[in-house]
Amino acid sequence: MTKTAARPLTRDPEKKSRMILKAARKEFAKSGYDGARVDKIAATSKLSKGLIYHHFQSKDFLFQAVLEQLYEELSEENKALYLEDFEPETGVQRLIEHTFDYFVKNPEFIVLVNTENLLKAQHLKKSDLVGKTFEPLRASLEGLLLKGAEQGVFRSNVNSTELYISIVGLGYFYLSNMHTLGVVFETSLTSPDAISARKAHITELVMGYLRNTSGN
Amino acid sequence: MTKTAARPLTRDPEKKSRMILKAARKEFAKSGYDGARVDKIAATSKLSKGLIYHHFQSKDFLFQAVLEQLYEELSEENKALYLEDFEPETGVQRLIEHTFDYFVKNPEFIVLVNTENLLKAQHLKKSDLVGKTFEPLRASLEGLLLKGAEQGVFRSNVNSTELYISIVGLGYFYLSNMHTLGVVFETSLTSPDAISARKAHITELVMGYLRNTSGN
Amino acid sequence: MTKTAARPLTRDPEKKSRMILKAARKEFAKSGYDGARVDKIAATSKLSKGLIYHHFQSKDFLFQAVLEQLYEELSEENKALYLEDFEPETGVQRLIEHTFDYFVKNPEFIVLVNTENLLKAQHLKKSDLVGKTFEPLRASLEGLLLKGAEQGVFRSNVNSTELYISIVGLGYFYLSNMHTLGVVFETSLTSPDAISARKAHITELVMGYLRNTSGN
Amino acid sequence: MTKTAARPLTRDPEKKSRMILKAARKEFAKSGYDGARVDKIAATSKLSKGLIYHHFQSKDFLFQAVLEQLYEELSEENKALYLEDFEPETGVQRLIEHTFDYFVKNPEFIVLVNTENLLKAQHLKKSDLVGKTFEPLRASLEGLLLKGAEQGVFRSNVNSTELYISIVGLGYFYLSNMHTLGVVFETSLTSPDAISARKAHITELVMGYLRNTSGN
DNA sequence: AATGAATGAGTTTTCATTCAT
DNA sequence: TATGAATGAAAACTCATTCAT
Repeated sequence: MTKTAARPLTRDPEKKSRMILKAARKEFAKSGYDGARVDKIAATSKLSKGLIYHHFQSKDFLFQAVLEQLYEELSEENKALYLEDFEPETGVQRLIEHTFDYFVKNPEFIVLVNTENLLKAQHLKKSDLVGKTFEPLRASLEGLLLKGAEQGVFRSNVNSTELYISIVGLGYFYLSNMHTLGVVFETSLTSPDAISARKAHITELVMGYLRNTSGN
Repeated sequence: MTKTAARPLTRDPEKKSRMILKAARKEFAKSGYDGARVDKIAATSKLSKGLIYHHFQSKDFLFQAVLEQLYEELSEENKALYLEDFEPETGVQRLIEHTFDYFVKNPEFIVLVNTENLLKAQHLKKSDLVGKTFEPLRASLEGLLLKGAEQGVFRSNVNSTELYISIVGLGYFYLSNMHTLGVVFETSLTSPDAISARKAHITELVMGYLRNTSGN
Repeated sequence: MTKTAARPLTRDPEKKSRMILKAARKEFAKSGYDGARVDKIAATSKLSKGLIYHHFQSKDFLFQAVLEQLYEELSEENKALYLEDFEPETGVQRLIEHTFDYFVKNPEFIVLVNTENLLKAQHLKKSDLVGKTFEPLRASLEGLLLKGAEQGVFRSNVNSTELYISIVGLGYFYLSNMHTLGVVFETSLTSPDAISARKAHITELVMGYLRNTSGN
Repeated sequence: MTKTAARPLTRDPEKKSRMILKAARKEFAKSGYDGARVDKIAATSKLSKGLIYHHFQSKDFLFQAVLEQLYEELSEENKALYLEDFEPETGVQRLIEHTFDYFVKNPEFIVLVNTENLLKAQHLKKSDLVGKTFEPLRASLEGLLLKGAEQGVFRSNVNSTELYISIVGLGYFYLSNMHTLGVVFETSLTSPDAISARKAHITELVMGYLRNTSGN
């Protein structure tokens, strides 16, 4: 009978750690790195500031932990796509739609990643946990592109990294820059209809490009 | 020779206002809104903090002025494109390349716009000066798309607003997210070669899509 | 044909001086000495800050000028009472009522005098213009008291200075402390009815005291 | 001997809170609300500015706390008068003298209340702690007035609220306006003799009024 | 006489972090 | 582990006053 397995701890450091992380993600997503307040994170998590520092050492490490969790979740999600099991056209379309949907469902992702880019990825660079997050997906995409070219349904010589960045960027930019774009185009880009239309446009753009075999 | 034309003014409020704006743009671009320091702006411009407040009332209004100047410059630049004077394919390609080049040449633009999006465009919304900045360009693009479709060189029924957002986003996202993408792809995206390759990819993607007339 | 008498000056320093003084009185009355803003005075008077300093040297001297004008006005007002011309009872009642009415009609007086007391009368002490403002009135009151005692309608041996301070204080305190008294008594003391009642009470108190000749 | 009772606490938040309050009262009394400096309060209490804000949130709340303590003390003091136990004349005289003495012994009271009146009682109005501070005393006074009228030693139909305000005001005004009155009467009102004389005058005035039963 | 740009010392307030308990 | 009191350095902003024009 081991100590660790036994009693449901009333002092449960790991649970509290997760609560802090949850509150921190919310606060960093709402206000950016410099705008975020450790006091607010303590208040939201209903835990003390001292405990935050006990578990995470500093605001910087806390933000790093938030990013690590964020990329970890994305990585898990991507694993479940099984792109290899699909035909080229279905597979690529699945990737496009899933990518877009993921951003729509996880709006914090975009804000947090933008925040980290403002900071020149200084936290991500220090992280041992965040590695080639997109590599599996890029590899799968490359497989689909090659198979599609062989089958004559896709143009050939398409750089999979560039294309993957495009697939991500076409959705990410729209969602990330909604607020300013809304002002300079004087239309709301936030309605469900506008978002659906965007998704359709991205799919059409990428698939239309790939299917144009005259590019060979 | 009049008095006003002669003597180099020791008091030149407008010039000082511009100097403040220049220093502010640099500081906001470097550190974001919350990270920016009014003290730093004063030091950089070699003017007193009091004068900054005398001319701009608050950090918020100062940031708003920076954004207004930013969009004004973009607007001026876009005017000089004369897309209407070109054939459809050349015109669209010109737009794609110019847009990408503009972001490369003005890296502050992206950081500042991202910062404003983090703040949900609160400053831009308050601005009377920033209006439909992209409307002229969108209209020109629409003209090119219609003419191209008529001539049979472009597919038809392409939404010009969506396409324009895509043209912007494909470059913007790459440059804006370089730092994190560099980590998760473990390649440098900042080299001149990588940047040229990106520009070529975007052009190919958009033009490839448009030229695929089987989409009709 | 003298210079000074002739043309209606477009540059009219004295008029501007008066405008500054008027705006200053309003601002000091609203916010006290430390709370008052020279900028606000400039804005209200629609004149420049530089001009305020040109005419009044400093915030301190400006406040002193406001106080001098204030006491000058009170002095003028008091002259017009002609207490000596009245019978003792009528005269004293006239003084009581006039004093109270003056405070009601000039609410700025009380706030400004309180402000100066908070500053231990440092401006008034420096002033050459403000002298024995209340002396004529005190002397008149003394005359009435003596005559009244002789006639047997007033008690004798009443100290005119103390009584005068009481006559002033009974109204002044009520009006000056209305706000806090309103809270600790939980009634409004600001209504016209409440103010009339107060005036009646003061009159009754003082006259009732004086008429009680058994005090001799 | 328990742990809590023994050791002299190095961290004693409540004590520090009281020390801040004490220093704040002194500073606000010396300089008024706008003239008071949080820096000075920190220096006087030998505690950090941050701690002041930790305990009191803002300068406004700090001033409110000072006022609450002030009225609380007054309330405690008044409770100890037991006016009900005295005969009408003795009781009223006791009230008059005690009220005057209280102001003489607590000169900060007058300055702080004047300051709050300059601010239109904005802090007191927000306070839940400061209620009908004078109600018990007013009620006791009313009892004495009725009993005195019954016994034929006092005039009848005297409004207890008005009379109480008069009793307070006759002393308060003198002490509050000493500095300006000293200038306009060109006598010192601050000497112990002058103060005794004032107290005697107030007593004579109020008692003389009440005893004049011909007012019925 | 008149303006308002310009300053610098100071003012309230904030906040990441530390530390006693 | 856990709390929240405590700090100090720095943040945004203010304001009486001066000064060039």
